Amino acid sequence: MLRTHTCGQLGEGQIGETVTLCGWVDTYRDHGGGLFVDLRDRYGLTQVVFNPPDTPAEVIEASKTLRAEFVLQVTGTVAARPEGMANAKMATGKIELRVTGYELLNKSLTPPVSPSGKEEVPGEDLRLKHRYLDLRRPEMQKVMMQRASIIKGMRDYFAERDFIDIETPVLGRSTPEGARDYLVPSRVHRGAFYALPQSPQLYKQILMVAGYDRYVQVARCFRDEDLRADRQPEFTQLDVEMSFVDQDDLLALIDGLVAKLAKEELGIDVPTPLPRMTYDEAMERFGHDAPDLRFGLELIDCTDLASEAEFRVFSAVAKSGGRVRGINAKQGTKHFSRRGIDGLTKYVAEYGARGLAWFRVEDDGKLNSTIAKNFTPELLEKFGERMDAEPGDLLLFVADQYEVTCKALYALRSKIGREMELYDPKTMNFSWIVEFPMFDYDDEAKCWHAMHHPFTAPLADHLEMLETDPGKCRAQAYDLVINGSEAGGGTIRIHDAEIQKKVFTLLGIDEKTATERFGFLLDALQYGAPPHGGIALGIDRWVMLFAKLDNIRDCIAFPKTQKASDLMTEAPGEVDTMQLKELHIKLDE
RNA sequence: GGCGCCGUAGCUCAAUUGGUUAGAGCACCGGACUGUCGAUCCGGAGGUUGCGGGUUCGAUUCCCGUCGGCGUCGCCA
Repeated sequence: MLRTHTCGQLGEGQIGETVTLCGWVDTYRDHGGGLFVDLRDRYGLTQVVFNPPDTPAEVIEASKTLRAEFVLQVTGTVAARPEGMANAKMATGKIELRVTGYELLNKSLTPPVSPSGKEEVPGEDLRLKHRYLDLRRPEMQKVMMQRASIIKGMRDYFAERDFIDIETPVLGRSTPEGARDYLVPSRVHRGAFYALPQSPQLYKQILMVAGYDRYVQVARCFRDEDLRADRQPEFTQLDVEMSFVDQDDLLALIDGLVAKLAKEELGIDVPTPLPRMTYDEAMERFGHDAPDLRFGLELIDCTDLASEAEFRVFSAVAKSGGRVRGINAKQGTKHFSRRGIDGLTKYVAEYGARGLAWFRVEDDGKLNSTIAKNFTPELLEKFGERMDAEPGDLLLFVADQYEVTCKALYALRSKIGREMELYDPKTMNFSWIVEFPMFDYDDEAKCWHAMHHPFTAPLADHLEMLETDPGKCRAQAYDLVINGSEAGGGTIRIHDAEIQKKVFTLLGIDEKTATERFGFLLDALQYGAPPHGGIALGIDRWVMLFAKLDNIRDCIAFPKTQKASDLMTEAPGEVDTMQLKELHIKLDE
């Protein structure tokens, strides 16, 4: 070992000891007669002092060439700092290392991204290009360590409960369900391609058939879709599958994990079982299947009242099967000026809303707006009652098809909640959304799609609806929601060939297609498949939420940019024509 | 693919309605200094204003295109 201690380790207990530290020059302070260096490693900072009489003159002389991010091995004596010189801001601030000699292990160019807190954090493109410097920043190291701790906490939790960690292939076959696949051309099989897994879904079900009744894996997954602040093309799931369990067993298992990690990582007690809400209720009350439950501002239906209004925008929508729903921004008139409301109107337009109807609640309790003349006073009063209107409130309505009111009002609710600071961003909220629809209808293709995946089991008492009313059929599917983010999701799977056949029929997948796409799973299910189900947790998002970060890149060591490139390695890159030839690939142009 | 924001010194930013030689802090280089801790003081160097085109007597500023970063819609079973 080149060192005896780390830079975060020394304290008054080691005073008088001769020690050797290794680390990077965080800052240096040259005083002519001597100099001070704050030496950094991932454990902390220690002040090392090159001063007479402890440090020989020639060592002091040499130390004057030290610069930021040089790598040093320093040996010296741990000493208490002189009277009044302790630094309360440093964990090691009561002591210092009086250097007797040092070895320059390496030099550094002037860093474009400064790992010390001395310069402001540069733009993200530079941070990604010089990721080795960015990752050297204590803030980033803290997140990486927290990520490791969360993953270890998960692994321990499942290991303690007899789960077996089994790896599944990264090179698999493409199944046209779901997201766009990343493809890998086969050299051996001309014209054939592997696909990188969107999740180990089919393998883990096969493992259940194989009798490994408790499976867990930290699995890398790939989806070739456009990126977002909380979405990367490759991401990590904590993948779990169990046999001989029902939905309650699965949820209780994850409840325990949430409680454990919330306690260990954040020091908070999360009561279990976590609250559960059905999908239908979430859509009705919040307009979204992953509502942020840290604040209210719920959606309130006024379709019945709207149908009575002279106001054509309301009545026409109400009478043609649409919905008129609103939210009450409590005391929002102070926060949103007329101009601010115009801004909100533009905002909901991005989500397909054709307009935003609004009322201010005046001091006398009456609703006032440019559109108020289209309503009788009696009707306005009814709206006020329904919306729980009080003086100072701002009522906002969207009239449109149900889906549009959901999207627009969900977005509006999130924006207003954030801007009016209706919740403390530090608080954590965990909950389950359950009973997702089995299918949604594709208007363009005029067919049903599996909402989760085609092996999802319907609720036991919804079996008949597979034939009578697929749109109402609900699934044994559940999502874990943390602070309005989908942090995990899973289902109980179909293990009955008859039900599976019905689902395929409904999805328009004939026997031939089913065999082509996932014949191996259907085969396996015929050889004694146990009842089984599972869940996958988005580890990157967990870390993002636990670390209070606002984007997922900051909790991934080497993330991709919005255009899915790696600025450090410059991946993806072009390849040699020879490589393409071997893969039987010709490019256009 | 659509919409929006951004791009000026190594880094973070500034620059009047479009007007002289594009500035500041930090970093860097040289010097001074025996206790600092974002050390301080003195001096210096550092620019294809992302790139290409246009408007103009004159463009960092206005317009078009393009590249890149971010956010978002579509997309993401």
